[in-house]
Amino acid sequence: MADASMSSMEWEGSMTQTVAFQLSKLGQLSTALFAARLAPLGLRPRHCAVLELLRGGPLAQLELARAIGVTASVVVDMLDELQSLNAVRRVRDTEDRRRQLIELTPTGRDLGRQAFAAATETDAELLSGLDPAQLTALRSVLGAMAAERGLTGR
Amino acid sequence: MADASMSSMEWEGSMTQTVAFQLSKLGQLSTALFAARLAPLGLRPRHCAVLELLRGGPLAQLELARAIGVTASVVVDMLDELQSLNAVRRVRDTEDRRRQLIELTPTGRDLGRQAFAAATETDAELLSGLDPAQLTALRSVLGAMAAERGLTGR
DNA sequence: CCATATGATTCGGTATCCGAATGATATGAC
DNA sequence: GTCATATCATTCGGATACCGAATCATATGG
Repeated sequence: MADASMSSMEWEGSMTQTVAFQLSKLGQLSTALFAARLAPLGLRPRHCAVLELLRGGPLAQLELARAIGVTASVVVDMLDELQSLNAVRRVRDTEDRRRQLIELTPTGRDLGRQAFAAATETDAELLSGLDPAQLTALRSVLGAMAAERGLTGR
Repeated sequence: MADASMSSMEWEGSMTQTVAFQLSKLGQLSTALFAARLAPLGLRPRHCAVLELLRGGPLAQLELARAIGVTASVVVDMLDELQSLNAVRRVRDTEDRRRQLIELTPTGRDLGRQAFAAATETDAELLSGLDPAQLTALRSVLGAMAAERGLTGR
């Protein structure tokens, strides 16, 4: 019942054992591993949320920004990059000529599929040391935390 | 037994549901929340691993770099910052005058304690929506993943 | 028709990391 | 001892990812 780890002394707690710290570090690791697998496609992790969101149909840039949780200027950069890969097109909204409707090209749709494969491979790499029970628990908890905060993007 | 989520069609999977993706995003969130709580102390997340490692006694800069998992030049930057806070001292190693032994000052020790408090608060914020079972599972899995890769630092 | 709001863009700034080049010191071959 | 080589810290330039303020075009409502 008693946890044996803190035996007797009032010892300063370990920061590296906090969830905040480990989540930061593992997030950084995940990003790096994912980026490495995306690199051959010319993609970077931040592009993936865009590719995924656009599967459902065209969106304006501000809609993308809000969905992903970044500012409008970041979206401009990402779309410039995706456009240079021919993954997306900007189309003026005829009903409101200020808006650009962003639509996925067939190339973009294909890149999305390959990116998903890369994500799956990264998962395998990241989770190789876990037993099935841990894996289930992790997925469930991360899903809960992400959903709770509406983290679609990045 | 059969997973109901992929019913009939060959539908492109969801990248935002992969562990790699969610871990990236949640790691980013953790870092931001932790940074916000550290800001009043003049610290940033990356300083914390240094403060913690030095609790055990002085270390050379390359030893810090290896323990934390960053390059030597990053350590130089972090130590410049910590030094300007009077949190650490650089002391030439008399046995090898190329080395700088980094030692924690009383101020640094105190900042470490306050940083730990900030990390604990961040955990509370981050984990508020989880039930005890999920919390236990998360800690166990993150601990396993972090330990497996020797992630001390940030 | 004009004031104001909104969408996209540009520009400059911040934070974090890396790798290559540099200078000081140590070490080992001879 | 001396010289080549290795190692430690540092500096410098570059990459990535983000933000916020300013700008321009277009809409909208009085």
